[in-house]
Amino acid sequence: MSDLPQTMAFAPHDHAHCAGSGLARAEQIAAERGVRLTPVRRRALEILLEAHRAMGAYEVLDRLAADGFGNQPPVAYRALDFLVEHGLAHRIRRLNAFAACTRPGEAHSPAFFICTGCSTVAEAPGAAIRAAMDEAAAALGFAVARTSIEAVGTCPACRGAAA
Amino acid sequence: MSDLPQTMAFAPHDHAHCAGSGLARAEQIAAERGVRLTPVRRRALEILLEAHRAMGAYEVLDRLAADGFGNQPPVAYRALDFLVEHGLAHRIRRLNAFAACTRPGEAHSPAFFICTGCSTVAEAPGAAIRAAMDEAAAALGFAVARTSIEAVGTCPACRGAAA
DNA sequence: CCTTGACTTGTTATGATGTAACGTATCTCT
DNA sequence: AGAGATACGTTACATCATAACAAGTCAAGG
Repeated sequence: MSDLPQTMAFAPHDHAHCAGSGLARAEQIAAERGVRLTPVRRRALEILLEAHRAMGAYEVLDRLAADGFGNQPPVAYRALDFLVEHGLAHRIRRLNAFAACTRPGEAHSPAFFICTGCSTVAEAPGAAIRAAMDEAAAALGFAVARTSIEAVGTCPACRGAAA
Repeated sequence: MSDLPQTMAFAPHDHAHCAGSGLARAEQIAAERGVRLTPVRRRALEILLEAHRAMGAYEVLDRLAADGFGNQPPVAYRALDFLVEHGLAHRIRRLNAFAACTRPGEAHSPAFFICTGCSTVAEAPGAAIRAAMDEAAAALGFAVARTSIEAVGTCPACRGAAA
């Protein structure tokens, strides 16, 4: 299987801000929805935010276990599924991995760009892409619930390096 | 894991035509590219075309084995990877499944619409969606090589049934 | 022809990813 | 405090995928 990504963006940015505001947003969203951001769930989100890259479920599990939570797969999958369901994290299917959402709360159909050179993943707003999908769906009479929009290719840095 | 799809389109169509022309196109494409459509590869494509739905690799493997080919996973994965590489089949990541391409040879970034009600999958042209993705990628300086564009939702028939 | 090198196939073995099911604990509401 | 819903931890297993190696096949040049 391919290597997991190094970061969640191609450009430098205020990483500490991501993690801090991400957790705060999560608390807020959980409260709004009347769901519980329990310790495992909260810690799973922290792990994703701190790593700031896509992580496999078993990798998250290892860290949860190290923090005293259960060490069996369902522990990680349940926490991650919760995060995905509430828009706090995304599942990146080409990588069999999960990543904290960079825009929690905002309704969005994110697009992921995965570099085959350095394994970096970027999450980009996919509103325009989603609109195009909805149009194609409408032609079929299909009602879209959720989307997986992913691309593999070469990031700016790796394009430069290859030249 | 979810059930595998029942068909590859929401609407009735000339199924025999799909299978027949699919194989013919495959021969042609293999010749053009100077690659070999060997017996296993050809049979794997036939299996996908005949089934006319997305199939797991192990399901394809079972049928290959029944026809006297090897019965170990790499046999199926190699044949399927070949088909995907040459645009004769697609991999549908949300389903961990493969399906014969409905438009072999035409350059396209197909979009897949997966019904959660009846497990049917439709392949639709994704040119407009791909264009939107390329635009988003350009903003990041990212060069797109391949895309995975998939949506889950409800097909026309299941929408009607639910009402 | 017949060798040589690239490609293809089959096999063994193992790794990686994901779930079902069940019992216990915890929370919330009344 | 009791009842029902939710969440957690565990065992066990199902499913999906690949690495590595040996043996067979093919096409092209000597």
